[in-house]
Amino acid sequence: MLDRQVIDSLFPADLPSPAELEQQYPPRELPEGAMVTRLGPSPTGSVHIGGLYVGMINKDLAGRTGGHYLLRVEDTDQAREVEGAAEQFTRAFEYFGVEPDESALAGGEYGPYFQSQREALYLTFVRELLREGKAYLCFATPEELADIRARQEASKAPTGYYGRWAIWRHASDEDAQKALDEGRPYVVRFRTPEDGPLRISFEDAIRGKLQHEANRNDAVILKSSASSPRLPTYHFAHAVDDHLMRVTHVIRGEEWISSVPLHLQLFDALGFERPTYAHIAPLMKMIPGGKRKLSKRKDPEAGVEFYIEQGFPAAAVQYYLRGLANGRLAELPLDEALSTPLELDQFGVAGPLVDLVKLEGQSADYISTLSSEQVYEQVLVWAEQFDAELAEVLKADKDNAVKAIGVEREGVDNPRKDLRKWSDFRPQYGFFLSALFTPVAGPADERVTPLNVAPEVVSAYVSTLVEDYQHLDEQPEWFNQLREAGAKNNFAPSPKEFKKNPDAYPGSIREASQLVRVALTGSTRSPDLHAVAVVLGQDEVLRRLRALAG
RNA sequence: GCCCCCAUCGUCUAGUGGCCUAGGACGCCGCCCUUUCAAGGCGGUAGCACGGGUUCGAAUCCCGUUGGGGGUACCA
Repeated sequence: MLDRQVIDSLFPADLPSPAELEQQYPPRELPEGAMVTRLGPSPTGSVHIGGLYVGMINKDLAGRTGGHYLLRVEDTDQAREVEGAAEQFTRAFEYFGVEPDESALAGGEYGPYFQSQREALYLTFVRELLREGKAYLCFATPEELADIRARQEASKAPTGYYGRWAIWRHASDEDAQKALDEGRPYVVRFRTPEDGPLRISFEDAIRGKLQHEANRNDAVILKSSASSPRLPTYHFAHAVDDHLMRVTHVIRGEEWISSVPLHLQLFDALGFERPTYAHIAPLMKMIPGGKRKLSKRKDPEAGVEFYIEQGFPAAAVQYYLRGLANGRLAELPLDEALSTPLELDQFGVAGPLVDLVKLEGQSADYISTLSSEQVYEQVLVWAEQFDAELAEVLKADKDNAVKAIGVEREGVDNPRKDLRKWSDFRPQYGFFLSALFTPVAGPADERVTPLNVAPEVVSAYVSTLVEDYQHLDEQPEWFNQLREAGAKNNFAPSPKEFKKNPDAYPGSIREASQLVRVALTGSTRSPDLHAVAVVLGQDEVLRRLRALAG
């Protein structure tokens, strides 16, 4: 083992001691049973929906137990870091209502909340392990490591830095000193306990008892001395940070299960109390013939931006995600589902599929419970970011927009569910706003021709209708005008009549109504025609009808 | 290669040895209502991955196989 002086000379002289850190970050004073949880996103790109999922879970558990949920940016891999990613996290988490209680932005007593700013903390404990002989310097070059790996693969031995392959684990002080004198860069490796068990078992709060082969790899805990700042690997940062931040529950993705044996060794070597672990099943995607993990590279719906750009309300996404976490919540009404606490032992262990059809359905249900005014406000917020033209129109014509949204929404038992997300507004409701609507260009318009009514009949029918058009308040009377105009132009009074004798009529009241619908809305699908006409107003109704007459 | 996690209708799931002829929700399909769509009403489709055990009895426990996912980095 290297002399203490040699070891200390590798570190800044003003490093705090572990005892000082213990004092600086004392155990939290929280109610009994309070969970302190965290999310550790790494700023290597946009937030993955899985990150939001795990964050939501962490926040929920902490919040309802009177604990704290903190966000710690895990930026120890500076090579992969993406500019502005951390800011993007903040916006995304804010949108979905999973703001942390503690973070660089929100503040907190247990920071800093960027790992890149915690260098001194890590170095303190690295130095401590070195002094105790629980870690050592490793001067192996990338080439040597690659060579070791190649030989292990060739001989079918498990790959890794262990046993006889761990050349610097057993190196003499003289050799280490010599390498140091030569100025060779080094990493610090954890010295795996020699007398540990071959297998270990631990308790996972979701999965129960888990068994695993013990770790025997001398993992790197501090990255190359050639870089600055000197940053730890994830594993070491996890131990130091979650201890110092007094995290009680480490709730993270399933991909970390294999690392738990190492993490446990690290906590033990550092003399830290072990946290409770809970490993969440990964979100999957349906592909032909099976499912696979949602991939940020391949799947647009893997990134949270997708949901923001499409305009899914945060509450709907929360609702959906909570349903994936605890399946029973998916059958509860939204309000109840959002306020029912998540329970770790009710989490599914198999990776659920992200089903956009279901999300859209739940989202439509949610939006249908909103008032016209609320929908208007939220569509506007969305449009201001993603559809500038729509935003302008909405602001210029607010009264009409709100009235339009209110059609078959206000004062009815079953509000329409035609808005699944804010980006649906333009295709579903755009026709209400004259600025967004292009009247049909006569009977030959491509929106009209699929109705299969002869152009001259179309013109004649619409002309009849326009002639004595009355902008009546009562739906039945108003609709009667369409019937009467139809009768005058030989349309069958009912689809059944028409079906019985198709050659006798140009169509039925159904086709006649559809002509009016297309004229007024540009589409064969719309809310109740009379309600549409009322919002449009007499002048606009006539203008659009005349456009169809050609 | 080695290690680990997982496996009930298309999806989310209920199910912890007899209450299971496997229940619900969503989706899908059909019908009804109807001027379209939505909504609503009614009905329907569809599942314990496979093979061995254990047991009087297995979706449920054990072993194996298959399949999917993950780990095996100075990525997180």
